Amino acid sequence: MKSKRTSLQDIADIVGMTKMTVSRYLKNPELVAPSSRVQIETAINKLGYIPNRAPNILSKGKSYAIGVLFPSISNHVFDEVLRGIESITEPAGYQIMIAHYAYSEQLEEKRISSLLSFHVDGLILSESVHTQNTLRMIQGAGVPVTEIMDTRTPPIQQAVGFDNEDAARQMTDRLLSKGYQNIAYIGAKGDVRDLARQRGYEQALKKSGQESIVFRSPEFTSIRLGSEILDDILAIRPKIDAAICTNDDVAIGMLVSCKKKGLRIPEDLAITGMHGHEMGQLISPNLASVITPRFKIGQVAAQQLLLRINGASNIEPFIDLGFEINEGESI
Amino acid sequence: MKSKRTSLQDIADIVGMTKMTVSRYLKNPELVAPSSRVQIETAINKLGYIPNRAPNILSKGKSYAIGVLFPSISNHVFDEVLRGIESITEPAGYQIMIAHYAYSEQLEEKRISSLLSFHVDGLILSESVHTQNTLRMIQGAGVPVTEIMDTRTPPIQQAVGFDNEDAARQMTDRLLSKGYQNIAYIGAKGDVRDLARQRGYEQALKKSGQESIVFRSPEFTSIRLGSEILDDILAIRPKIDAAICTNDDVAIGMLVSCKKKGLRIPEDLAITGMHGHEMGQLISPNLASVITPRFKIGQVAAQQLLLRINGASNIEPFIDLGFEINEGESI
DNA sequence: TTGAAAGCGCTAACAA
DNA sequence: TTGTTAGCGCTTTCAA
Repeated sequence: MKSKRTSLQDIADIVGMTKMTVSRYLKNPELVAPSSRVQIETAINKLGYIPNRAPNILSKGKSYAIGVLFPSISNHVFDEVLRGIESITEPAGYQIMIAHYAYSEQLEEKRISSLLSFHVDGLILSESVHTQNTLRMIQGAGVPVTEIMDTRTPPIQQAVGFDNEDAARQMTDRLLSKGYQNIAYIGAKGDVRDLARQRGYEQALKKSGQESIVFRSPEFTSIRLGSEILDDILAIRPKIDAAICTNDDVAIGMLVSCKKKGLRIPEDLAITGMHGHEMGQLISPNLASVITPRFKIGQVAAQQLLLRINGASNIEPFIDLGFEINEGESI
Repeated sequence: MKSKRTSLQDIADIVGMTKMTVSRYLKNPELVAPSSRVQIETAINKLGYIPNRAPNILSKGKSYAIGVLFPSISNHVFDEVLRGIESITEPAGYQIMIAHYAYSEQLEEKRISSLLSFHVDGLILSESVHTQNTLRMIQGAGVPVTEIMDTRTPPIQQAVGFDNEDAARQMTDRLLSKGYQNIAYIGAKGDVRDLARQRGYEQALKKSGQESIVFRSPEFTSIRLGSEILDDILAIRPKIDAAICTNDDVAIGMLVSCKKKGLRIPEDLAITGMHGHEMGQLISPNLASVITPRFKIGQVAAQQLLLRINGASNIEPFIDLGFEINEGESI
């Protein structure tokens, strides 16, 4: 049970050759005598050899792994992004190492440090704000980095995403054009994207002459959060007739709460979300939402990163993949 | 920009010492002359040094990383499990490397091979069935493995979870005792746990003399799937009065569809889920579900694994952490 | 308080 | 067709 891991040498010893021949067999079997091949194959099958990447990482300085950081793995936004990333990395023979950091800059720093200590060849980050230390580490490691989701904040090297501010502005304009008079913005423990959305909302309202009404919870977004804050909001501002939620989870929570209270949507309260998740499209009424190109974001981010890992230097600093507005039935 | 990664030697060169002194400073600063410390510190801050784990992995055969495999990162079941795992690994100084395999044995094999090639010190797997190759690799690597969720299938070394068969049996018994007469089981692209649940359901029905009615979709579970299959099920078996769904996602989808169609829950159709997710407790009516100790499962799995990584040999092969039934309002 | 040497597992380059 | 050598970056051990 405690036997140590099989090495090339172990195999070589069994078949009476040097590890070099075994190594050759693994990479270019045709360079090894057919009779030897059989012996080596047999020995490997018996011992269960697993290649060890450490020596290669050490001598080539390349791991064929890329690090992917998500704020939270329970946030459905990132499922699709991950699928997009893998659609590129998998065929290219790159491993991805996923880590998450609960929206904390400090944890992000720790995770990045850890990923870099395993010598990842590149990083995909989901945040646009980082600690000083993080920036220094990335600099020191000399690896390419792509930041996703946000195309507003100046990136470390490159950003792939969409314009959160514009998305919220357009959604707010829709509500205004439909005649809503008291539109609130519902934020949560705010990352920069949430804040960008709030800005977009505020600008649209300002242009129309309406007063902005912002609620911001210190909690992470969740369906539960959305369902709990409805009462608070109505207590403070009973007259609001529309709520722009920072994302679909919060919006769905509010929507569920409204139904429980007997509020009609959108007659009594219009609700909008962000990202266009499955759940929002299944419930009734369908949730109005900004449909974001999450798969594409992952795909393009990975493509760009691989290009740069392989030496490309003509970096486009911002790649904006746009979004669509789905009015659903909730506005 | 393309400058290569900073090494201890780079720092040593700047301060005019050997890398050995720099290495000492990093591990035991008190062994280094105060004047040297300042110089080294300055150089490190300037260059952004990141320790390189590869040499240590190479010479010690230990990475202080453990591999965690989930079938899907969009399955909410595993959020809590992950938090449980991290509650143990984080303070113990172990890194976790997350990977997912879309419920495919082949992909699982690939992921395990990759994780092992990075020399992870142990593995937490979410599946109880594996390819021959997977078993051989794990054998060859000589790393401890803990399989989670299922305590029915004989584990490679150790299983931590709950009894899916018993959970479904107990839930079925509840429905029977409430007088339901046509209880169906709704499965999906079935892993062994899904199949274990079906067995539990069938046994309970058999004991009561009722006929079992099983629907099984070839798709992965999702809210959408649940919402789409309701019509099919009612078309084939219009008389069913209760549906035991393989998990909460499917159950929530069915529930949403029922509401759209104007079916009353539980009067026209009773619905039950599995795992007790947040969403099920927020919607109306509250979803009946088996509440599983997911955080605890992660915690115990990680504890056991670390113990074994550090040499413990008294392995309890099955650790059953139980479950609770929440009747909610949907039965 | 600092340094020198050796070695972890593998493969590129060269040799036989 | 197979073998030998050297070296990737770091730490352990021994020496100064």
